[in-house]
Amino acid sequence: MSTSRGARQPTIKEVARLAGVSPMTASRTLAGGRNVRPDLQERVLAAVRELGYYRNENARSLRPGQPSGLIGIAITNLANPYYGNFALGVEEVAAEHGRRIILGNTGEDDARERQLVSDFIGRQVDGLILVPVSGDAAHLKPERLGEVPLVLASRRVPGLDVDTVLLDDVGGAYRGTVSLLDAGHTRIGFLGNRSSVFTGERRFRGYEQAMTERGVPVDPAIVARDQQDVAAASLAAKAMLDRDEPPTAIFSANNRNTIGALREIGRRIREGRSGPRPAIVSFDDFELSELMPVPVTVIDHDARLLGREAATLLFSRLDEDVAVPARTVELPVSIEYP
Amino acid sequence: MSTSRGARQPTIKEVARLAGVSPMTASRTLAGGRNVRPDLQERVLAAVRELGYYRNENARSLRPGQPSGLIGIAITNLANPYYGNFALGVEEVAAEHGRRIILGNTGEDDARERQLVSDFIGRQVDGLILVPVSGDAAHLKPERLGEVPLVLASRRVPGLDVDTVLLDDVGGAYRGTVSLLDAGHTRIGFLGNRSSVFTGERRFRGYEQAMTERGVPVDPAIVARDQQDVAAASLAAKAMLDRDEPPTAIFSANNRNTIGALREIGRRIREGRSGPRPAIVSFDDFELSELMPVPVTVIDHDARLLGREAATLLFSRLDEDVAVPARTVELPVSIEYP
DNA sequence: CTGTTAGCGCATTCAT
DNA sequence: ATGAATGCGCTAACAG
Repeated sequence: MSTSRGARQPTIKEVARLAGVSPMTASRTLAGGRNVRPDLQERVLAAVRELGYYRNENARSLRPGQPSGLIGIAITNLANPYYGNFALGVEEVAAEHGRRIILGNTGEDDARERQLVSDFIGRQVDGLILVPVSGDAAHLKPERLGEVPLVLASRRVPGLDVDTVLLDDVGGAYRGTVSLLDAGHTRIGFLGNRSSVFTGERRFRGYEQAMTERGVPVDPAIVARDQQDVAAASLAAKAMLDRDEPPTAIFSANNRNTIGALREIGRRIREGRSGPRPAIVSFDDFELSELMPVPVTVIDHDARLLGREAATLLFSRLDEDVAVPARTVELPVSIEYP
Repeated sequence: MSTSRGARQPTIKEVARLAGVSPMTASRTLAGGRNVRPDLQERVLAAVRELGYYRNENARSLRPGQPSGLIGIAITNLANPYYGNFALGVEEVAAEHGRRIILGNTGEDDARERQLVSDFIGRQVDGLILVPVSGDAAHLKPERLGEVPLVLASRRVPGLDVDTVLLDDVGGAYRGTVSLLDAGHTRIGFLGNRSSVFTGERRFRGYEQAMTERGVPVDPAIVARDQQDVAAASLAAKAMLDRDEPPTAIFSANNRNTIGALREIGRRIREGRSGPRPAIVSFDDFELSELMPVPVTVIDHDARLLGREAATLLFSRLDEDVAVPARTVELPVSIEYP
């Protein structure tokens, strides 16, 4: 019986010894076998199999200039399928480039983001992809990051001039709101993130712009901008719909708010309440939107693509020219009518 | 102007030099400051801030016995919100234990799983959490993994006796199917994964058991067991519903199949087709199931909890007793009627 | 309380 | 084509 935790990982020395060669020959073999006699390679590879050897990537990356092969990615909420897909997009492109991702969840917490970034750098990540919590930028400044390139996704950080992938938040929100106005709605509620969140601000701006342009006043009584999760969004929708002059349509600035609003609307329908059944425009797609009991217009965009784009930006800086100035890619959104 | 990529990361030596102490004093300070004069600590910390120093975690973990602080996690499909939540659960518990997760997506591909596991081990992960692709177990055998503890989630691998977190697949599927039978259905279709997928097999078994017990024959014509994604599930549902004797209810063995089936059903309703509107029982919850145009019974379970449980199992082996035999935790599911 | 020495696993450099 | 020496950044173990 072996020990409970199995044996220590074998090292390249042990492989070499078993193969009867020097560690260098083993190392060279593992590096591709340039300048190593085929028969020795055979013996090394046999020893590798025999011992179950894995090259220690950490030791490998210790030597300066050697990349760690890790991309650090910090997102704000993994429970949101949107960010799951985002991470998947990054992971796909990273895998294509032979990199692994190391993932952390900030939960919209500034301190946690700082901690994650430190840790990532301490692990010698080759690059960093961040959906920033916003707040201040001190810990993301290039001088703090050393050589590690950073790409921001979804949101920009004030005062930070780095590669960024954004959505056309303003345009999408504008067009979505216009579609409601075109349908004759004038009492249009707003559900979204607090304005300190970059997308929350931008999407509200698009909404506001459309309303103002058409001469429809924005009524603060049916604007709720502080919901981060489904439960809070439900409550906000409820409050709005319980008013004397409830909205006939609701613009929801993100997935979580949309689900919350629909949950509340569904509850009212099931309870047989007569009240209004507001039309919805949702920034962010969600599954089965076509089956909802009220018409849902979706401002659709592909989280996975956003992730792929962010990763592409990162690898272009990593593998190609490094001196180009910071770029911003703004991905289009598409409006899907019910 | 500095170079385009910023400066190399400072090392502990440079910190020590700037603080006018030896590297060991700097190291000790960073390790908590035991046995270091407060004024020297001050100077070290000042130097750290000044230089923007981050401890190189890879170098640190090079020394034997030092944990890397990384937990490797490989899941089959990050795009499935279920696994996003699973990863989140693992991430939460890992963070509580001061660990980071390093995440890979296998896409149900055996080779990719092997590759990921090798890479994780090469990065000296402290532990491994896997939703296995099944197939063979050679690369997961303890002797291949060395000291690295492994926890399986959702699925078991034949011939591999390790800590495992499962759902009550059979019981849940059984109870869900019974609820349909109790409602008077006798023609109940099945949508699920191919039987080589562990959960696919188990959930089918629960379905079959309930049917058999009630003397209702399982008709292969309305059993489709090969869909991995929403599009395939839609097609399978379509084929089933287009038959001469379509099912009056459908048991769907997972989230992806449920969405696909509902998408097809919704399409038929919107097209004003008269055909049957089958009731659904869905293994796996999904958002807004209460708003569907057909009654949906959900066999609910918490992916995040599954992740937390897997991580808890792992850390108990990592931080506590190591010699206990392999454990299996089977989490209960709850049935939520429409 | 502080510093010196040594070595973790690997690969670059320089011999042979 | 092969091997020996060396050092990456860090911290136990030992000395002072």
